[in-house]
Amino acid sequence: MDLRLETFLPYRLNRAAAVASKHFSTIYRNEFNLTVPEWRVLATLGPVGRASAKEIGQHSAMHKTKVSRAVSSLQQRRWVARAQDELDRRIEHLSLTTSGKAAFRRLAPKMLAFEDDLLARLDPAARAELLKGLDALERALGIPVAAAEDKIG
Amino acid sequence: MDLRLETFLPYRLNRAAAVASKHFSTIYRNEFNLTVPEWRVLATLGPVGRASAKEIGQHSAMHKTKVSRAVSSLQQRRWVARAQDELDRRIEHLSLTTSGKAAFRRLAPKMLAFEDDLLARLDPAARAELLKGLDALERALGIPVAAAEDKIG
DNA sequence: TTGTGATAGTTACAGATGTAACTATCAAGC
DNA sequence: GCTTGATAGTTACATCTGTAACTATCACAA
Repeated sequence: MDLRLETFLPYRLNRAAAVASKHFSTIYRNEFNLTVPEWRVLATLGPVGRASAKEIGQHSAMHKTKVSRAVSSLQQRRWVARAQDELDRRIEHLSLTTSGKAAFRRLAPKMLAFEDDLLARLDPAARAELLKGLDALERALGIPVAAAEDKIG
Repeated sequence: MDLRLETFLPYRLNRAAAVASKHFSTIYRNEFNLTVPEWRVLATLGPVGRASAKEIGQHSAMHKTKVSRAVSSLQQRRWVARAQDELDRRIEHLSLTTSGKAAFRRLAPKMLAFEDDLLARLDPAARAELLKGLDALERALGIPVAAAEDKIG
């Protein structure tokens, strides 16, 4: 009966994720008053250029209602534009507007710098272990791993 | 400008934590219809025996209102008992009742078995890397590490 | 062409959450 | 004894979230 929360894997993951997320979200909340789902939509559309709401949901692991709300809020900001698919009018192709792209370009380096700062606090060996361990964990959890998804669709 | 969500650490942590949490919570939800905060209170009180609401919050990284609600719901179930501190009447010492302990004893082995199953899907090297990487990450994030907290207070 | 089932996306509703304000208690200084 | 400020815990309120139901569209077959 030696279940202690501090050594229990799912709890440790949740706690680390919550603390990290809190730090990182400070950046885009202070800068642009973005919520987590909004930032994720931005960070998904930024690199890939164009995607449907469903694709964003799959790619960012968000529920479709979350995506829907984040998208319409970003659309009101004029950061995201909708374009109906010619052949299938159920589908809306989403993309960043000029100001959306500008916001992403301003945010991305700060986010990456913050990530570097965090990783720099681990010694190189631990850093490599963490990343390799995460790779393996993602596979064990059935999460599609980065290498497998060069394209979003 | 190569920020991709799939390789961005805080996002990966959040996604892995969410997927793992979803799997694990199925157990205590199916068995006892427990919520995540309720399970955490149970899993905190189980090993340590007795703690205040504040201590539970610090130990399990939950907001005090979350703890408050989880505790009162567990109290209604008669799984948690309150006892006022003799000297400081603001403090309530919480502990598991007999049925609370029984529930924890029934749940803990299943949770640990599920954790073993997950870790068994990683090869031994990756498993060690993940755990060591997590240790280092927790230190980098300023999270108190397991070894440092034999006692809860 | 018309019906059946599936899919993309939105919305109503109920439950969960955090912020801020609240009660009650304590400690320290005067 | 009183104030003042801090602390443990609860609660009101506004916000966020997921489930389920909804609209609109499509594919396919009879």
